Parts: sequence; C-alpha cells; structure tokens
Amino acid sequence: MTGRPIGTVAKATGVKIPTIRFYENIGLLPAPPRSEGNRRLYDEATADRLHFIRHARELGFEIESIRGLLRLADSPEAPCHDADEIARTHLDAIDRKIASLVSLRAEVARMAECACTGPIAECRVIEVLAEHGHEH
Amino acid sequence: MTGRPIGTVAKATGVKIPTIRFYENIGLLPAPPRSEGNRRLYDEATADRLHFIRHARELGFEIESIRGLLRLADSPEAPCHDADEIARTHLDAIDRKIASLVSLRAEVARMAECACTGPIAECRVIEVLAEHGHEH
DNA sequence: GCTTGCTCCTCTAGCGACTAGAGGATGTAG
DNA sequence: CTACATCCTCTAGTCGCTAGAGGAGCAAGC
Repeated sequence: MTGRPIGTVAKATGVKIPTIRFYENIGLLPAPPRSEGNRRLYDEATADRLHFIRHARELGFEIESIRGLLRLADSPEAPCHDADEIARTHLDAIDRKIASLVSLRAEVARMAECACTGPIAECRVIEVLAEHGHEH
Repeated sequence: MTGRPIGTVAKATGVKIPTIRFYENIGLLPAPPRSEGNRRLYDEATADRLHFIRHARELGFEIESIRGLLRLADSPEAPCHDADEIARTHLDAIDRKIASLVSLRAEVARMAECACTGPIAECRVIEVLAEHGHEH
C-alpha cells in the first residue's frame, strides 16, 4: 500500500500541511492509511478531494457548505438542484457583502477627504467618528 | 459619584453589554468607577468614547486601528495626518476586499449557471470545483 | 555505523472580535 | 417580602486556520 506523503500532497494542492491535518480532524478529508512509521500516505482520490476543498475555499465557500458539496459529489444520483442551491446561497452572501462594502467605502472615503494640514483638533476623521446621532 | 449603569449605556450606544466589558478587558475603554454594589457607572465622556468605537467598528476599522485613532483623539495637538493615514490605509484595504469579492462573484456566478435539471453527475457546480489545473 | 538535516508525528495554544452560558450578587417594584 | 430584572466574574465556544513545542522517522553522505 503506497501513496504520497503529506508534504508532496501539500505542494501539489497548495494546501498547507497543518491545514490538511486540520481538515482530517474535522472530518472533511478522510483519514488516509499510514506507513509503518505512522506517516500519512495519500492516494489520488484523497488528493483530488483536497483539490476540490481548496477550490471551494478559494471561492469563499464555508467549511459546512463544502461538507454538503462533498456529500453531493459522492452521490451522483442526487439532484443537481441541491448543489446549485448551495452555490446560489453563497452568491447571495457575496452580493450582500459587496453591497455593504461599497456603501462602507463611500462613507470612509467621505471621511478621509481631509485637508490634512491642521492638528487633530480639526481633523475630519476624528470628528466624523466622534459625531453623535449619526445612526444609520 | 453617579453615572449610568452598563445596560443603559449599551442601549444608548447600541453596543452589547458583554462587548462593552470586552472592550474594557482589552484596554480599549477605560474601566469606569463602580457603585457600592460593584456595578460599573459610566460618565458621559466614557459613553462618548464607546460611541466613537462603535462608529469606527461599523466602518470596519480593526480594534488596533481604533486604539490608534483614540490615542490621536486624545492628543489634539498631534498632526491630523496621522489619523488620515489610518483612514486611508483602511480605505485601501476596503478597495482590495471589494476587488477580490467582485472577481470572486463573477467566478461563482459562472459556476452557478446551471441547467439544474439533471443529477449531480452532470452538475456544473461540482464539476467546476473538481476540475484540476484550474490554478489562477 | 553514525551523524546531519529534513520531513513527519501529536498536542496545545493563539489569532480577531466577539458571543453564550454558568453560577452568583445586587437592585427595584409591587 | 418576594419576584424579577440587572448586574457581576469567569470560562469556553465561534471560524478557519497558524505557530510552536517536543519528539520520532528517514535518506544521504562519510
């Protein structure tokens, strides 16, 4: 029973070694067989799973969503709709995040429009933050 | 020596009670005097400071940035430039976050374009995530 | 065979910014 | 006097890792 050691898989997938072990710990990645010296030996299927996880994480999916997606990936007869819904929910979350960041940006930009020559006593940044009644 | 209890200040500022205590713990908010029964009694200056912190947090400033801003707010003779720089650094961070979220959004949206009628075996979401060599 | 240096192992603790809960004391209104 | 609300401290949990301690295994050179 052979396979690649964790370092090789880490390099191949771009996932750091402690992160791989962490995924195993939380049950996202199956525990691979070990060598005589107790080292993890990964087969291709598990490495692929790790690739899958990394892609999903890069796209900002949460661990629990990825757990769901992996379960679906494992049951090819399940309806595509289920995976699609996870993706769409995620898309909505991204949209909300972008919207709130954009309005935030406007506010911070307005705040940072500062002549920036005087002392703090006249600083717009501090002034805006100290303002009362600016509940939105 | 009077003052408002923590619950009243919490309502007035919109900061939850445990969060106020947390700010005190990490030295962001000064420890207020206590009543005979050991309860915190806040004066207006401290409540204002909490307002300041809340505004800054709402605008996404990190605790350490807020610590700096508060120090500046306390020294009105310091140059405005220092506060402005914190704000500008934050603005840059927001811009980077927005940019990365927007490109993310495009990718997830492309992924979620799914006919969504077949089984998982033909699902585009799963397919995209499982793809190899899609390093960007 | 022996040493060097790399990779690997497990385990615990830390990050940021809170939040939740236990278990108890205090304050107030009827 | 009795409810009940509010407060207190302390610990542990959240999320997704990351860092470090302290040790074992392994491959290559001498």
